[in-house]
Amino acid sequence: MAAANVRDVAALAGVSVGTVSNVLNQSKPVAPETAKRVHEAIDKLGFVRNDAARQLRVGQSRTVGIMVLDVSNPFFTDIARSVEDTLTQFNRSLILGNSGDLASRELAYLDLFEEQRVSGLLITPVGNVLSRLERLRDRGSPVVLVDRHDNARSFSSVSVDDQRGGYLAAAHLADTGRTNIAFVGGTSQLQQVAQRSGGAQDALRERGVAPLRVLELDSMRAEAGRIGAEQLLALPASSRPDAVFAANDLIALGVLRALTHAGVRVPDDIAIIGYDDIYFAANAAIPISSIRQPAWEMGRTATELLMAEIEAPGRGEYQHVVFQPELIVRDSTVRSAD
Amino acid sequence: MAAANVRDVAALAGVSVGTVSNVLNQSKPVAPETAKRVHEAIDKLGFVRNDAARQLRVGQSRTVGIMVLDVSNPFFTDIARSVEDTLTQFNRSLILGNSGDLASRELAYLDLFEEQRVSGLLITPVGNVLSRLERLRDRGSPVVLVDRHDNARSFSSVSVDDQRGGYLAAAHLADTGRTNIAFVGGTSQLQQVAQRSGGAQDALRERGVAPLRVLELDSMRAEAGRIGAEQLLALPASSRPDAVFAANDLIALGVLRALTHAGVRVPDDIAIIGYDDIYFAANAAIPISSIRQPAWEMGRTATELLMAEIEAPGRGEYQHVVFQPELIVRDSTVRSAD
DNA sequence: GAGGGATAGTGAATCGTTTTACTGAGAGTG
DNA sequence: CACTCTCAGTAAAACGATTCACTATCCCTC
Repeated sequence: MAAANVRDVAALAGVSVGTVSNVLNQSKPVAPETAKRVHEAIDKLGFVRNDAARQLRVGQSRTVGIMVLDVSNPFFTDIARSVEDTLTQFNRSLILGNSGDLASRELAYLDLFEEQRVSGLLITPVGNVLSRLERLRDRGSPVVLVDRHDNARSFSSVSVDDQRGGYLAAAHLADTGRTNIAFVGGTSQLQQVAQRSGGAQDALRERGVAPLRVLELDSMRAEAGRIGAEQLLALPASSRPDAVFAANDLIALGVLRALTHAGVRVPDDIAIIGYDDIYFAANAAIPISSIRQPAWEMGRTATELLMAEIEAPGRGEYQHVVFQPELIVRDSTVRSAD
Repeated sequence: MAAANVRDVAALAGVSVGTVSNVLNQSKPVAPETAKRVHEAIDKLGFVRNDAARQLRVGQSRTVGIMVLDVSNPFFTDIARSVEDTLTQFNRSLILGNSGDLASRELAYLDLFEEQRVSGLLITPVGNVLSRLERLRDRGSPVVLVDRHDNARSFSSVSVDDQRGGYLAAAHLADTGRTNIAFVGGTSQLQQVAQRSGGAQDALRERGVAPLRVLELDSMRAEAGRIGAEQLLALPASSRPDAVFAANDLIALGVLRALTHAGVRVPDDIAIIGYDDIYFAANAAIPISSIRQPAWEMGRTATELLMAEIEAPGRGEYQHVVFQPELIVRDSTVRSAD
């Protein structure tokens, strides 16, 4: 009844446990005839390797951890799928953690990853966890930051130039005649948010347009967009903005829904531009202009950087790949001549 | 340099390793004064429990596996988040696998879960894996089927009455005057797909409407919807359907996009109804009618069933919870008087 | 004051792999 | 022929936690 172990397999195949291990891991040559007997024994007993024992001996697991800000945001699931795809080429598997923007959850997952001795970690950090990540790295689990540039330069990172992305968004709004622009986003604690609004401010300053009115909310989900939109609608008509730059597309969708629900015409009364260029924003009630980020390439590149560190550890040389964002114009900012 | 282990902690605290373990797991009472010394030693050494060793000894991990059909489908990420939420109450964590509709990936993940000796598994199966699941169960990892009814009655399951859901969708289309209805879905190998189209056929037969024209595609994503729509558009005008029932909302979105792109008016020329009621379908260019499934409750219930089996194993009594779907009518099927 | 509980703590055995140092048996070489 | 070299395979020692059978106090009770 108890699950078979290597000893049982060895006994049935008439070899030693060491030989079974060699067959399993191809670590040393085994005569074809012997290997065949071992495989037959494995099949007969339904043997499945106990990964805990293996890990204990080897000191490291074969899984990589990834921690994302929000699994319900398609941008992050795209990254995760890309990572998963790339990892299968390296014959490793992925365990996904969802911090949901919460520092407490992030810490709980870091504990888990550390206890599991993951072979590496991809993370978009929320809280102040750099020292935790350094410990992880020093103990043999390399870390690569995703969608976040490492200023301290003690980790490799893959990011998008968020400053530039913010600049592109605001420049587009200003250049199409908008003069009173609101930024609706999550907390500026998030580097991405701070940089996007910062880049936008730059664009407006250059153009002599009034600075952004910044609405900070406590989440990056559609619901936050609804709340933000309602705050804007509560303003006196005279100071109501004529454009909204949302920190991501989910927020943009929430804003769009709340505004149209209140009878505001988009883009005529208020233009909306989002960030991430997710499929659903492109297919929203009014297709939303957005700043595209190359999720697929980011996932692949991050995984490759991580695997390089895993396979050749202790180099202490960290790479920083920065992708360029791209402005995608749709109906939500410009009356279409379509 | 090497990471500290219980022995180091014990030495520093001046106690035995057994006591350290008791502090860690609260398995036996420890004097407060002693516990304090142990905790100090843990902090000083930065000790983190090696989960592999723990698991090896205990024979089971504290993580639960979940295997979903498609992480980029919000319906499944909603379920996953709900499961994650519920599990934290039980102090366990979640490892998420994405089969992406592919039987080969599903098998690879099952291998992983089995090697890891997960304490339980939630799965929406793709391929023919029931015997694998039975083995998993017999070896101490209970399995609960999600979004799929177990006909063999050898697992607990949480599902939605897909037959009824299909019935509701088709009945709605027929009752609003549609007479030539196409079903655009993934492979009928998927139980959900087969039952949804089956239920729809029932509704049409009852009403004396022509049977569904079924388009089977190889995926359940938006791209499949686009392909399906193009096949419909290629039909002679005389036999072109006046309504589409999509197997899920992602497909419905793809269909909607392709149809409007081709100049077809929705719902005037062709009505569209989806399935799942995801947020993005409700906020699509034309808000899409859909069949709502209670993702959050499904995740919670499935987790509770699983935990019951984990905590009181070997009962051999399996429960089958079936939720009722709900028709949500939006603009894509009925001209709105709004 | 002997017996009987509690209460804290000990230390060796154990889980199932991988790995390392060895052992033989043939084969090739000077 | 003595020797080194491969090639296959063996047996035992790790890895680091948990647990189980004990021991040592201390306190209470009859």
